[in-house]
Amino acid sequence: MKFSRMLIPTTKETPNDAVLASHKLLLRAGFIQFTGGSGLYNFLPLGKITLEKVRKVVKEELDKAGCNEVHLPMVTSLKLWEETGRADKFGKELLRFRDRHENDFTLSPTNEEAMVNLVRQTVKSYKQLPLNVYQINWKFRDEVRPRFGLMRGREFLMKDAYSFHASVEDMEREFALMEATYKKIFTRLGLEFKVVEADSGAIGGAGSKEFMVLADSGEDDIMVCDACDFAANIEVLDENTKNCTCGAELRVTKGIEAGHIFQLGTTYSAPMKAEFLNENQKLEPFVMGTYGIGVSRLLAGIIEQNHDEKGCVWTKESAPFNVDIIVAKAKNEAQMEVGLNLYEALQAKGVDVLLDDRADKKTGFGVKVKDFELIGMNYAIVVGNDIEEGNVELITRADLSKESVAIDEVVNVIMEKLGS
RNA sequence: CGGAGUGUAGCGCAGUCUGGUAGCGCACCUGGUUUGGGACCAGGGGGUCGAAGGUUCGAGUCCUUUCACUCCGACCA
Repeated sequence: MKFSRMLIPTTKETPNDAVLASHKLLLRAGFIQFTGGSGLYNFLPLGKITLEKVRKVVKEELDKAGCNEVHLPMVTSLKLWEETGRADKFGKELLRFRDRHENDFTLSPTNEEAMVNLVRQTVKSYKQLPLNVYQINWKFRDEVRPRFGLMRGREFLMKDAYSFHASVEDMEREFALMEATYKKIFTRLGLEFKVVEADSGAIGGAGSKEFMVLADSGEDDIMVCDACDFAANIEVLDENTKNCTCGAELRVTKGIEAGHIFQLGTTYSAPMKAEFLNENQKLEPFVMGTYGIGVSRLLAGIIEQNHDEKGCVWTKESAPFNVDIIVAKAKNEAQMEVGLNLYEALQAKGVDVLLDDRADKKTGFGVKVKDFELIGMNYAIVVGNDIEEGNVELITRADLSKESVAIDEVVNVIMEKLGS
């Protein structure tokens, strides 16, 4: 993409209402835009690209683990919610409305009922199990108090997966597989995180674990052990707990809940009469698990963990572009030609690259560098006066270090850095 | 849902106490000068001052009602 053709409204001023770094920076760098409705944001081009990148990582790892992607309507009939009693239990968080025939509907805040409905209509035998189906789709929760931008919006992108099994043992196997899969996803996204013991809350079920992105601004307090892997949400621990089961002292830290996996059992399948025939020709309710990842919340989490005073610092797999080619003087034909050549060469190698070709008189070199730092792409190649000596400057966003590299070598250098 | 704030140009704000022609910075448009770290000069466009009602010769400003948004708390897969 060329910067001159993209809608990237970066600003110098920080929006008054934003408190968190991720909220401020995503607004300032032009990833998202406030709509005027509480907890509702427009995703501008950069935000949309980043969201798709994170979604892709989630999808790839789930598909590798044998999950099936489907798509459910955002609108579900309230009748499904009444089958499990959650129409009442969820309360005002369900945004309800009626259609022209006076039927009740809700915007989906989660989809246990809808997915059980999908499976009970198609899966009738133990031979079809196990099955893990998921979607990555927009959810709506009429939160009491939306806040912090993408951290707690009313509309948000969530991956919700549901697994169906013939036995508790098999469900526990899948639960472990999902935990391992989530670790791969969070690791690929470059996040520092903890898997913690958690409360199952309104979803119900036996055991659950949360995936916490560690950040001082997190809304959850978690206890972690530095001696072993143990970690738990403070809400599940006895208030007197000060030491880990291994004996070491526990430390309190803050985390952003970006994923949550549950062992559900038959909490939903039993009341909804979602049953299959077992080997003994008897009907049994499916044993279920459910697994969520807040995809749009991850964008906020990545920035909470990776930013500095100049702007965002996206991780390799989350960055909207890996490389920003800054043509210092866009009206200089020789510079623009070198920039274009590098742009095409990197694209040919499959690198996501942005060419800052802006040539208007207000967009000088300083603006381009500031935008690079604010947006937080992984590397910038500055094409400037050095091309007369056959060189360009390579800037690494993470530490803002600069190095002079020969034009002929820079593509290889980038490939090496991105490969590591 | 309790508490505290804020609504004035696309964004950030002043003006409100003490009523009297709607302001500033950024952004935007035109021209010129600049050109490696968010340039400068000159000119220009853009507003039912959140909404409704009231007081007044006159309301952004005073009174009443209402709506929205933000922050703290409670709540929250």
